[in-house]
Amino acid sequence: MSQPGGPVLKLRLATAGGEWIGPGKADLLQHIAETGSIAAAGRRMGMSYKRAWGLVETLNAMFAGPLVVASRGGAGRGGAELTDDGAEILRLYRVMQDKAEVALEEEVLAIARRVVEPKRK
Amino acid sequence: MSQPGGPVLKLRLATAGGEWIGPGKADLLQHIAETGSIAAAGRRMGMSYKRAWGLVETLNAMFAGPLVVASRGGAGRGGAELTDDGAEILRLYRVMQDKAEVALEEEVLAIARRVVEPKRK
DNA sequence: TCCCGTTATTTCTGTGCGAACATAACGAAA
DNA sequence: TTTCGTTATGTTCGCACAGAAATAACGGGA
Repeated sequence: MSQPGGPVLKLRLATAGGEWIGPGKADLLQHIAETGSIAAAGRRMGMSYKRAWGLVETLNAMFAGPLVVASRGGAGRGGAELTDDGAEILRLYRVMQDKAEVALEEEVLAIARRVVEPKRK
Repeated sequence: MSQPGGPVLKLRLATAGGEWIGPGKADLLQHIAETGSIAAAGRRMGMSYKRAWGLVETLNAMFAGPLVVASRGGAGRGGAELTDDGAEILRLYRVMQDKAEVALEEEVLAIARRVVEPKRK
């Protein structure tokens, strides 16, 4: 458990097409996997359905195959889930996060030592 | 030499204060160190002086001490340079980049394999 | 047949951010 | 004193982007 106030390392993988996947889209994928719904995942993250849907559209366009498939209709049914590719991309991103946190710990701490801390009460 | 079109990994270190340092500010620091001028560094990066100056202001506010000191006046003289802290932060960021590239190579390649390539002629 | 929660899409609005422009202080050199 | 390139700061404008709201299609269940 690192101290809550410290700097946070964020990874972004930018493609030649000008798109990218970062913490936001990764979290969205995870919430879709957990809730089975684009709308519910968006609510969890405090974003509008339209924004969540747009991010999913971007993700699906970035990769050779869709990461999320959705189906309409049905009270209780109708929803979205990750494809195998989607689950794998999410998994790889989390692995990258974990590895980076370990490999770069020394430098992150060295920078953190010099960062001014936001006002302490 | 990785293939030119492949995804690029970008690191962003976000502080509790809502600020962050990423590829843009790191490059700006480097150009200031090389040119000795905020204005010249901004021109190199295709941004207005005001924007470059604003980024420098943000950087200086983020850390306990300024990363860039500037002096006015003088045709030929008058300019900016990195402080020891500034040089060290830049150095640490480049080390992070290098380490991340090595440590995450496997996952980056795995994701790259699934990324759709922008249209091929 | 009706209801409901979902996906999907359009339209409108505002607002935040950057670009562009303008201005001023500065200080060394000519 | 003038010139020149820099730092420093304010103002205005335009536009891309986000949010909100409305609408529609869908399909399972009651």
